Amino acid sequence: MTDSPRRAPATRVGATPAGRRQLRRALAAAAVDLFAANGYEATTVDDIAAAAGVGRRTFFRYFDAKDDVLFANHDEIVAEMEEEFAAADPARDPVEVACAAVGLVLDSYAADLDLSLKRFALTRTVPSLRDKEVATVDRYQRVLARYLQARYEDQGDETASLRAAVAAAAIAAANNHVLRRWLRAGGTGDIKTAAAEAFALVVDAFRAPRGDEATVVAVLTTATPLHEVVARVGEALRG
Amino acid sequence: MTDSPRRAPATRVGATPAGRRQLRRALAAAAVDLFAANGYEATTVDDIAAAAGVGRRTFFRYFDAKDDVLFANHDEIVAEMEEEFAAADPARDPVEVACAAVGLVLDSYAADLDLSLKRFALTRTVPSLRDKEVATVDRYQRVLARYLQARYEDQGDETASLRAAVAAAAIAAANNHVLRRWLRAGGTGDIKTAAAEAFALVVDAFRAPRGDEATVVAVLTTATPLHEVVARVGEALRG
DNA sequence: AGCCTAACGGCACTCAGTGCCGCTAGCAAG
DNA sequence: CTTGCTAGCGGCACTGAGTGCCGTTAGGCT
Repeated sequence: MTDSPRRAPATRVGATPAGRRQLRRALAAAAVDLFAANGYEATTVDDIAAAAGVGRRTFFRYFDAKDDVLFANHDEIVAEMEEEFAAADPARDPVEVACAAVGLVLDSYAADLDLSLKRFALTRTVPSLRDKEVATVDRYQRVLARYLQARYEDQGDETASLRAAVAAAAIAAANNHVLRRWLRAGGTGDIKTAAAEAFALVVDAFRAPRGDEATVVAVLTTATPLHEVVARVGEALRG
Repeated sequence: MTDSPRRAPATRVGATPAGRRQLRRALAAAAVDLFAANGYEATTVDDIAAAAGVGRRTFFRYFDAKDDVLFANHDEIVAEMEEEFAAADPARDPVEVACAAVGLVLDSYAADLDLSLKRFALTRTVPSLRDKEVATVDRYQRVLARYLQARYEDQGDETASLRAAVAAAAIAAANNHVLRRWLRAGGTGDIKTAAAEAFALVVDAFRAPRGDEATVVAVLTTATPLHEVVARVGEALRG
């Protein structure tokens, strides 16, 4: 270590909204690198701030807590999900819409694989970070549940609240399962197809009743390909 | 405030295992009362320890963290669930067994209603405690998933891991939904019946495939009479 | 009585998180 | 160019959670 000046920016980077996002990303990147290199607990907020060339106090202007820096993009994902729901065709099956919305989470993980893998390694090792991730998942699970409840209530479902909560939990669980499997494999393989198969299981289980009193029974072997399953169920629903 | 001696126990309460449990309960009770009276953040660990007549350092010998004191009995519940699974009849439907096991959570909430209501009020208002509760739920959800996965693998299910995770999430969500509704009503009403109804929805959705190679997917309205369901399913199975 | 162990209390320390204040870069109006 | 004005930053000081260490003491055992 030479005596470091470490005061980089000639122009104030956080002065403009674009600069704010830039510094936010820089802080997050610095934090992840330090966590991966030295461990989470061993890395202090001072270290992160110094690595990003800012003061410790500034870090807390960009993140409420040390562990928030690992889930920096989560708020944006939730916002995108809300938009997706607002723009969704009301005629579509609510569970399918919800599954499509959580696909945004998959996209965001795939968009920054390096971050995703490092974060995955951390959440598996550090208990407090695992809890934080669980809480993060719970947040968008609640968004799912709120959407589903509204749709079920539109359909006159008496148990809309319960069904929505259960379906949202199932969707989130399926999503997490696919995500973890994919991350364990180092981010290789077709995550979209895997997700579609997992969601099919949930969709089949929680498809909302069509019309008022329709009863649909479909019989399938386990070997039935997915598209066949969907086709058969849809066929049965119509007939 | 008079000059308080506040050193109560003539006999060392924590010296014996029975005494340890006693002090643990005393600390938890003191903490909950203080949280309810003054708020969670406003209550320091010093306050809790002083109220229980012990030193601050002792508190951390009984609980790893301040928020752990609110979920003191959680470990015991998880242990009971594991026992329940170990003793369960393998012939029973795994999802039903799992639902019965989470019933233990309901029991523990009903067993100490005062604690449950105060904790509920806290988890609704304090974000960090809500996250802590979510993490707590996730822990027994994992226990459920592990049991279900083993049972599904016994049945030769290829997607045992996924199905187990999804079913566990659904069961936990149903349980939480019933629990929260009950707590919101102040702990009045028949929680067991409500839970049974909620679990019925999950069991219907995730019933394991009967027989060897037949998978039956049924989508039904809640209003469908049972004999009709049976007839339709049998009909579908035959042809 | 004398030891041995387990639990407690207190002290000191690190670090997360917060409030406060002074500073400065940039912008706008004169 | 100068004079405010504002937004963001750095630093300081403080609280409180959580931890390591050590001296002390109660209770059991021989």
